[in-house]
Amino acid sequence: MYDARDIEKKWQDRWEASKIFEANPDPKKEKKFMTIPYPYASGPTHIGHGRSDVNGDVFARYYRAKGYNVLLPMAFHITGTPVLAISSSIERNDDKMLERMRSYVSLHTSNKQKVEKVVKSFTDPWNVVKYFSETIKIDLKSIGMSIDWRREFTTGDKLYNKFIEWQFLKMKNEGYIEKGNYPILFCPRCNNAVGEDDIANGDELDLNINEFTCIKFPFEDGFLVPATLRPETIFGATNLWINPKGIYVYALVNGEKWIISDEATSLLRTQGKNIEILEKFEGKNLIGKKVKAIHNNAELPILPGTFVDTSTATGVVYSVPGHAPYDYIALIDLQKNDKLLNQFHLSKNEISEIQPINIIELKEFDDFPAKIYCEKFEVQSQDDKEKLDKATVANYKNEFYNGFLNEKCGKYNQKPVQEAVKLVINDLIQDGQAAKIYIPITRALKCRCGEKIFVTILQDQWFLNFNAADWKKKALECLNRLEIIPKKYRQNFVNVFHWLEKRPCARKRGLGTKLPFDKNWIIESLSDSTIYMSFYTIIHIINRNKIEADQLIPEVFDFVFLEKGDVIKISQLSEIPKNVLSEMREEFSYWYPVDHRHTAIMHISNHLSFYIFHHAGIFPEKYWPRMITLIEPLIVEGQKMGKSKGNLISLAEIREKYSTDLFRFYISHGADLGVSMDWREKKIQSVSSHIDKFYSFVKDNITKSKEIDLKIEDIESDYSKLILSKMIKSFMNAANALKNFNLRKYLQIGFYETFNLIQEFKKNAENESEFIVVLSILIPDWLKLLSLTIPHVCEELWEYAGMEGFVSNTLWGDFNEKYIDQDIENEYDYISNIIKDILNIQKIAKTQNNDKIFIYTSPRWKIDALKIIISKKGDFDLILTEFKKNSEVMKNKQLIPFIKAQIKNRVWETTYQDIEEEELIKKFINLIEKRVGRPIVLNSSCDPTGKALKANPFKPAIYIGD
RNA sequence: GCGGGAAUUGCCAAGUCUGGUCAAAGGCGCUGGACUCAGAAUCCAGUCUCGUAGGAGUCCGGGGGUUCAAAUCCCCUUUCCCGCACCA
Repeated sequence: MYDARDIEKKWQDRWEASKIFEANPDPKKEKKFMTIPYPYASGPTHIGHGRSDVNGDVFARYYRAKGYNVLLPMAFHITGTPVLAISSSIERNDDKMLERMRSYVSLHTSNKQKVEKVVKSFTDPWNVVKYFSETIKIDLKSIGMSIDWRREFTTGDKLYNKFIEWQFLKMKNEGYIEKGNYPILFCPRCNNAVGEDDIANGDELDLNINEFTCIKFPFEDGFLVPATLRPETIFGATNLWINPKGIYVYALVNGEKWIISDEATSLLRTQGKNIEILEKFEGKNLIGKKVKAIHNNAELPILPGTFVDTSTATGVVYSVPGHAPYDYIALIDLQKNDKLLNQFHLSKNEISEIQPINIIELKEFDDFPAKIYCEKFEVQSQDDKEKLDKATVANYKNEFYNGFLNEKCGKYNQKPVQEAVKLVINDLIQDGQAAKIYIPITRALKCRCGEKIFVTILQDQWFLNFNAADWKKKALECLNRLEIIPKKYRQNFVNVFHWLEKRPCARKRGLGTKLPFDKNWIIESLSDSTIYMSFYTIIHIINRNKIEADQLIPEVFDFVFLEKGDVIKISQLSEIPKNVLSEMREEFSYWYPVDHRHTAIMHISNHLSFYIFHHAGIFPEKYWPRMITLIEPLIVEGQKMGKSKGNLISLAEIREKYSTDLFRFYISHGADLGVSMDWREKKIQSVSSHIDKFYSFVKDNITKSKEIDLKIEDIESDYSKLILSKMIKSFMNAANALKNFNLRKYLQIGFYETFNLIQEFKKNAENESEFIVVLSILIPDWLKLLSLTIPHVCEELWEYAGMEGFVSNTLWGDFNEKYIDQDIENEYDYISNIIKDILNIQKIAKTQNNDKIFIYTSPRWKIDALKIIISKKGDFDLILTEFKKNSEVMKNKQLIPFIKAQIKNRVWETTYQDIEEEELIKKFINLIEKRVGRPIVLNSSCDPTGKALKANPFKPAIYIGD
């Protein structure tokens, strides 16, 4: 056993003191710029982050071991609302948030008073940021990350703001940014846009917004205005529905006279419409009157519909009984209901003449879809809300994805419904026959402040337009050159790129950087994190030279990143010394582009895509990213990890509960990149004992080797040479697995396979001194190999073995490749196969205790024949022709069956081993006897069952008997 | 729905790109043995079916195809997982 905590602290401190992970440009060395996304500083990091962090660190250490100059930097993300949400919740003493923050802070201190003090300080957002960035840094150091911390920053720093301002000015100049209207959720009391964090139960509710089209049916001197999600069905409208008991109004809406429900007026007001209510009245007053259709001259009656909800949209519905189950059933209800007809003085004849109109062609539907779906879901009346909702969804889905409008729809004839919806909306709005309103999908959304949330329309929202100019083309080109591992994710990127259209890139509140050309806006959190890797290359120079934010004028970044402008002029403008500007430019051009970015697949459709777009849009090709590796998410005991589930494991706990090397090993070996990792407590415990064993085994052998005065050159036994050869080969295989970033395979071979091999060898080794010497050759390479994953243990053993410097800083070299001896390995494989066969026979056949084992090697003629078969690559005719040259051989009756059998086995494809079988068996006879526990008799004339005849080359015959 | 991914022998999981060396790595579990008073741990052996001779048969979600040869390539199908925009 060893004390992990001590060892880890010791080496982490030494690494820091010796600055071995601080990377500086070195023109003589090839560079690798490796990045992992920076963590969000609103809470502690957990093992999910830990997986990508450790992966990234292992890759960085791998690059170092291969001789690259490696930069692995880290910073903190604080942009947006989460930090503000923490502060405001603490401010108003929100119990849940207080509890959460207490538990977070308790991870790093057990002093309750201190916890309370820290949590109280969170009323200031910057204290939140400061606290979490500091503790996350502690956590990252504690898991052995080989980070150059000189380059740390937060996205709220003034210096960073200047950098992002430059980025957005640049994007604006390129034409990637534009203004437009945008509907968002809004809280009138907070007078703010609201997101998931601000909404009660926001994480569980559907926060999407529905876009309704209000259609203006001419009525009297104004319009009766129903709202719909399906404006394409306007061609199938037969009547309108009004709730007779509802309160409706005549109102001037932006100067036009509309009839809508009373409740709808406040909704329209919030969406920027100017409303003046002229008169309120009950819905029943409208019943029986008629509106004019908008697509032809038909007159549509206004009928009573109790299902109409005046608080939804405009409180007016137009009826499409052919395609809407609600409308269909309401029509049937009315036609049957004489009482109701009488009550509203409606003509029974007229109403019963109303027929659904079919406007959508649907395969295999010979009746109105609304009718079919009503029957399918057994709808009885318009009050069967539950069934009607289901029928409506099913009906709509089918029509939307499979339907085509028919000849009744004029110029939209034969258009797929999916397409027609957009066309109809655009045309109606263009012609002034409709307007849009927006309504949250979830009704009665409440802000955390208690106020009801509604949708408002931002008139001047800033968007990134991914379709602007040739931006997308460039991004696709960048993607084309980019290596994506595992490959299976590439298609995903391609599809996302095509799907990306516009993205709002600024918000009204939150931490971050103000839009340089419109200071009312703050750049949104994903948009300010796309090219930040370039900032790592210069931030330490900015800090070291005490450059102020004001000095970071756009010209500075143009010069550093884009090689534009005159250094003397820029130096004068910015008051940054010329040599500092040049240093920044040189450092940037040394490290850029990012060679390797590693993160989780969930970022493909947002961050990683923006990462590529923004690089492609801003930087010249030579600075475009080179490679992305991806991991699937981490789950805990088969369950998603989450705050609400209470199964979140933070990195701070790792340090206490397990050990860093154990964590690093387990998380690296637990799953391949493209597979989700299941964290299992039981498993991690068994890995723990494996590492302990490894440590003691290596340490013991180092101790022993110090007492033995023998040189590797003095090694004599073939078995020792075999050990060396096999182990070195395994090292190389393990190292090869890393070339493809296959961590699991690397550890499977580099740790388990080698460890098993070495233990088997130890058991069978004849000469212990030789074994120890062999190990002393192997151990340094083994430590180098494993130091990527378990660096602390390896450093400790490295030091114990008396090696120079840090193993973390040592090149791999060729792992003593010169000791690989294929001949010895072939011989050993041959003997192993014989032993395996004997054991197999012993298992099946009931042999006696006093049995001997007879081995018969292949007769000479078979070996000769085999050579011919192999030389002719199994072509039967050619082989026979060859044999016919020698009539003696052809007399052998066993020849043809032998040839056929060998052809069937495709022997020419297996490596032909040039082995003298009898000699070899003699040489290893002791080993064989030891393993099978019986005496061996080789090529004896005693052969009671005629086995000797069956001996084949490299497959000697075996007989067990006495 | 759109887009992406996955399905392997009790469970987890390699292998699939690049077809043959694949009854198919490794781990867990289980069975037997060693050690032990006993348990834990550790070590050894076995773990699709059949087999008193190193073998044979069947098998990689289901169905079809290509090939001398398919877990691997092609087509169809079923089931499951993930992403879908102002949320970091």
